[in-house]
Amino acid sequence: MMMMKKTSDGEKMHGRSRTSWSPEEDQKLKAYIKRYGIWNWNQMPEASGLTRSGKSCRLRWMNYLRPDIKRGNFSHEDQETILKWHELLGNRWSAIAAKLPGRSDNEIKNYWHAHLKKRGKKNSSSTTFISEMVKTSEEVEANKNDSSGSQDLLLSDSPKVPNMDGIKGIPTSPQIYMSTNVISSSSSTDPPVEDVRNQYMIDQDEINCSSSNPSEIIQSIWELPYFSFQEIFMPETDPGFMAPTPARWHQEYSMYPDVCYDAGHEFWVN
DNA sequence: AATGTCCCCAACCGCCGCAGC
DNA sequence: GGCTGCGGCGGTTGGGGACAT
Repeated sequence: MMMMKKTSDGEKMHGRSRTSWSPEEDQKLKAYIKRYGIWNWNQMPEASGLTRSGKSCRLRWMNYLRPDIKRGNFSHEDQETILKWHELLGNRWSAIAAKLPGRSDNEIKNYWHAHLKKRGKKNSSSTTFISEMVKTSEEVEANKNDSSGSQDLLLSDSPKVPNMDGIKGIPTSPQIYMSTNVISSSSSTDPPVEDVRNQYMIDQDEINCSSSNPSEIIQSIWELPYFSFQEIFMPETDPGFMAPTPARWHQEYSMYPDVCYDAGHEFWVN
């Protein structure tokens, strides 16, 4: 078993190992994303002066640094939600995380293994929940022509609401479109947009389970809460980062006609 | 006080799907 | 259709705090 790590002079390492993120690294990453947004995880470490891999930066941001992340204990409701959705979805932690805004898949996965695993096995209350979910899914499914299974319906990666003119699956409601203008994201897979997508998909799931009226569904989507990154994309004093090149930004953001790159301020403006 | 053990959780790893070329 | 690069996901590892001996 692991012993307490000590330095050569016998002092404890104050919780910092070689691979742990230091406050300085966190600050660098946060400051960089705050200034330039998320444009390419692989190139971000070099541009921001970090010696981490892009994946590591992404993980750190997604699990720890992003402003909407919720820290601290899981509430009883959170625990029940995890238990129930785990019964239904299995180890699809990202899907379960989508049901708990502010919680990362990694955190939920850890919490499950640490606290809920045993409980989950003997949790009987979820049986009713699952029955209800499956039943509702089947009812919705019965209103559709295609024959995909209820699991597919619940976990679909593509929106099933008609007339969605969004960017790669994101509906262009005024709210969400505005947020994507602010978000400096290069593709549908970059976290900020993905967050919006996830938020959309979460509620899409819920909508699938709670309503079969298309107009109600669409109305609900437009009223979805969305996560705004505005606060972290405000310009700040230049910390000496390497900015993404305008050419690259032009290439990656030409899909957003209302957005342009302000070379003078190195920031996106409408 | 020193040593051993348990266990949480941050971080890593490898695989996969997707998009662009 | 194949290749490449990228991001996302789930499984696993190991650092280190808390507690026991």
